[in-house]
This record gives sequence, C-alpha cells and structure tokens, in this order.
Amino acid sequence: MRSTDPDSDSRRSPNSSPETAEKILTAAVAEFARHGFTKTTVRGIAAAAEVSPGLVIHHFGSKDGLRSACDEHVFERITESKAKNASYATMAVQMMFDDPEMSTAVDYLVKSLLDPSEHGQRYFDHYVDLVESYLTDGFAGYTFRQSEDPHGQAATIAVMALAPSILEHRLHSVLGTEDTTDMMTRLAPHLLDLYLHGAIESVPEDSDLGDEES
Amino acid sequence: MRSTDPDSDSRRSPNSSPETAEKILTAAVAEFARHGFTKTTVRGIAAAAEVSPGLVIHHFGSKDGLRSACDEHVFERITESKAKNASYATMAVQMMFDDPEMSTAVDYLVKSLLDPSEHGQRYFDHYVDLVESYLTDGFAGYTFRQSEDPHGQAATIAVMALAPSILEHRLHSVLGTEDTTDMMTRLAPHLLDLYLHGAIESVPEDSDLGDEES
DNA sequence: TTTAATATTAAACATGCGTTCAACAGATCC
DNA sequence: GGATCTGTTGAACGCATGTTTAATATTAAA
Repeated sequence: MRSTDPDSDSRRSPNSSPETAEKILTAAVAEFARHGFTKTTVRGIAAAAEVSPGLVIHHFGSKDGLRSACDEHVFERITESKAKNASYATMAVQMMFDDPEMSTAVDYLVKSLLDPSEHGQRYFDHYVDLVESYLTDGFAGYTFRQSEDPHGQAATIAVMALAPSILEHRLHSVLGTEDTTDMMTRLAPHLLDLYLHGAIESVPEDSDLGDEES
Repeated sequence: MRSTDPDSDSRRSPNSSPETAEKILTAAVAEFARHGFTKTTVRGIAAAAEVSPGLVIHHFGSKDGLRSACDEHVFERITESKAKNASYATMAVQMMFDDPEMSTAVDYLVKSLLDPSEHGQRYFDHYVDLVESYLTDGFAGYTFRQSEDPHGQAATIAVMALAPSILEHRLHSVLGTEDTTDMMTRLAPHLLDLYLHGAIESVPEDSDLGDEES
C-alpha cells in the first residue's frame, strides 16, 4: 500500500499527504460532534477540511466508512486518556473540559449515544461496565451503596452521569451559562449533594418506602 | 393564481375535513416521536396517514408548520393530563407508560429536547419550573432537600429525571428489557435509593466533602 | 342545475445529498 | 525518457427530499 517513511520524506507540495486523511478525519469528528451523523454532510466535512468531497470518499470509501474511522479514532483517544489518568477522577474530568480535542471527543460520544447506531451501544455498554466496577470496587477512595442488582444500579448511575452532557444546550439556556465549565461548576454542588445524600428529605407518613434498608 | 399566503388568521374554511387533518397530525406526532424531526419525511407521514404528500403540505403549509401544530397538540395533551392527575404522582407516571398516546407524546417531547429547536427549550424550561415548585413546596407528601440555588438544583433534578427516557434504547440493550414498563420497573429501586440516600457510601479520608451541610 | 370553493391526488419541480467518473498532477520505478 | 500508481479535483449522476402545480373529486351555496 502506502509506505510512510518519515525520514525519507521531505516537505513537498500540497500533493502526497498522509496528513490529508488525518485532516479529514479530524474535521469529520468535529462535524459529527457538532451536528450529529445524519445532519452532517460529506460536503460540509470536505469544506471544513479544505478538500473536495470526492477526496473524502476516496480515502474512507463512504460516509459510513468515515464514521467507523471516527469511531475508532475517538475510542482510542478516550481510552488512552482514561488509562493515563487512571484513578485521578477530578483530573480526568477537568481534562475532558479543558482539552478541546477531548471535549469534541466527548461530544462525539454523546451524539453517538443518541443516534440509534451500534457504535454508540458499544460505548454505552463499555461505560456501564466501567461504572459497575467502580461501584463494586470503589473509585478514588470513594465507596458506593451496594445493591442486589449491581448491573441495574450501574446502568442507572451511568445514565445519570451522562445526562448533563446530553442536555448541555438545554441547560445553558436555563442556567444562563455559556460554556461547559461554567455549567458543570453550577451543577457540581447539586450533583454532589444528590450523590451524597439523595434529593428527598422526607416521605409521606402513609408511605412504606421508609428506611427499611437491608 | 392560487394564494396560499399566510395572509389572514381566519383560514377556517366552511368545508374543511377536520378528520383528515387530525389523522395527519396524529401520524406526524407518531413519526416524529419515533424517528425525530430530521429523519422523518413528509412522504413517510403521508403514508402513515394514508394520504398524499401534497395534502400534508396543503393542510399545514410546510413540514415546519406541521411540526408547530404537533408541538401545540402534544403540549395540550401533556398539560391536560397533568392537570387531571394533579398530585397523584404514581398514577401520572403509570398513565404515561400505559396510555399509548401519552407514551408517544412523551417520546415526542424527548425528541424535541434533543433537536436544537426552540420548541424543545420551551418544554424544558416549563419542566424545570415545575420541578422547582415541587422542590420548594413538596410533591405528593414528599419534601426535598433545600438548596441555596433552587434553580440550579431544579435543573439538576430535571435532567436526572429525563435521562432514562432519553437513553431508553441504550438501556434496553444493556438490561435486556423490551418495553418501557419493564425497564422502568428495573430502574425504579435504584432511582428510589438514589433519591432517598444518594449513591456514595463513604468519601476518602483526606476529602473535605464530608457532612458539613449548611 | 349551476357555481364556487375546498379536498385530494399524481406528477413534476428544485434542491441537496452521497457517490461516481474522467481527467490531471506528482511521485516512483523501469 | 516513458509507465504506472496514487492524491486530488470538478463535474456529473442518481436518488430522496420538501414543495408546487395542474387536474379531478367532493361538497356547499346560489
């Protein structure tokens, strides 16, 4: 196929570039993250990457092929960053909103989750498993309430954790925030309170949902 | 020269067939709820309503006009049912998943929330206000933890409450459930536990997030 | 019955989409 | 020098979309 010897290559004219494919892929991830898969057009990606629409297809076969390539790329970025940060929760979270490429990667994942595609399901399954391991083994010194149905519990928590990112735009309008960091800062104390103590102060007297824990 | 201009408000013609328009509108709500606004086609709606595509446009002016009509219709359905059920929480919830029309109305709302349209924002704002009133005044005998930032707290809780519906498809795949009722039944105990007691059992020793509440 | 207005349809129109194609420009190898 | 392969483009193709139009069917009024 294509031999990419870095040292035998000298800087050349706009032709001959393994960079080009990467440029297209980066533009595609950004476009998909912003508009979702359906509304994103090949022409739009080509324009963002400053190439012709035909070249996009030439490199990735089809729009779906490009999507698959984006999936792999984003998955690598996310997992590699997760490995680097290991158990440093706050650091990882901060990174997700500070590093712009990581931020678009997260947006990409969210859009994948909302599209009814298999890729998004893979991400979600992976995420639920991760949450389940955190719930059982603890995470960064935190321990969690145990349940008879750890998988259901993990799915519940996972969904809750994803919700603010999914409805970010709606939250911005309601809270008057302008970027992700501001919004998350505003939400953080309430999320912490919810996770630490719940939301309900007292139940009706005739309720049987009292404190009959195991 | 046919004038279909939106010139006057009283377009109520003496000989209109209200059944047909209503049939189209019902079909449209269902299609929008299932596939979202963008992926839903006028031809698809027309087929579902067993009419010609042209008639859809004739009755509602455009696809966007049809969407607006759907918005009003769904909004009426939701609010009228909410008024009927007043403070009977469980009853209202059950109705949402038992009454098929109410169920598609909810799906429609969720899709509206994910589309970056103004309509969805109206719904969300309304919902956050509702949650805020519940948080301050209580709801069906329940009282809730008070916060210095009730609006932010309401937004947080609202987002959490919407999350399972938004990710319903993803949850079905993870939990092996097949309909909304099964899924919600599976989630219910964990949601209850979260809302009653939170999710975190203990924090790291060096953490300053202890129980220093106001 | 005649007339006018609406309800409805099939076909056509205009546009935007993903994709294909023919041609060209460099690079590599003989 | 060709010969050949790849990167790249601009134009075109085929198709699906939202919408328009011309014509027909139906209804109500005169």
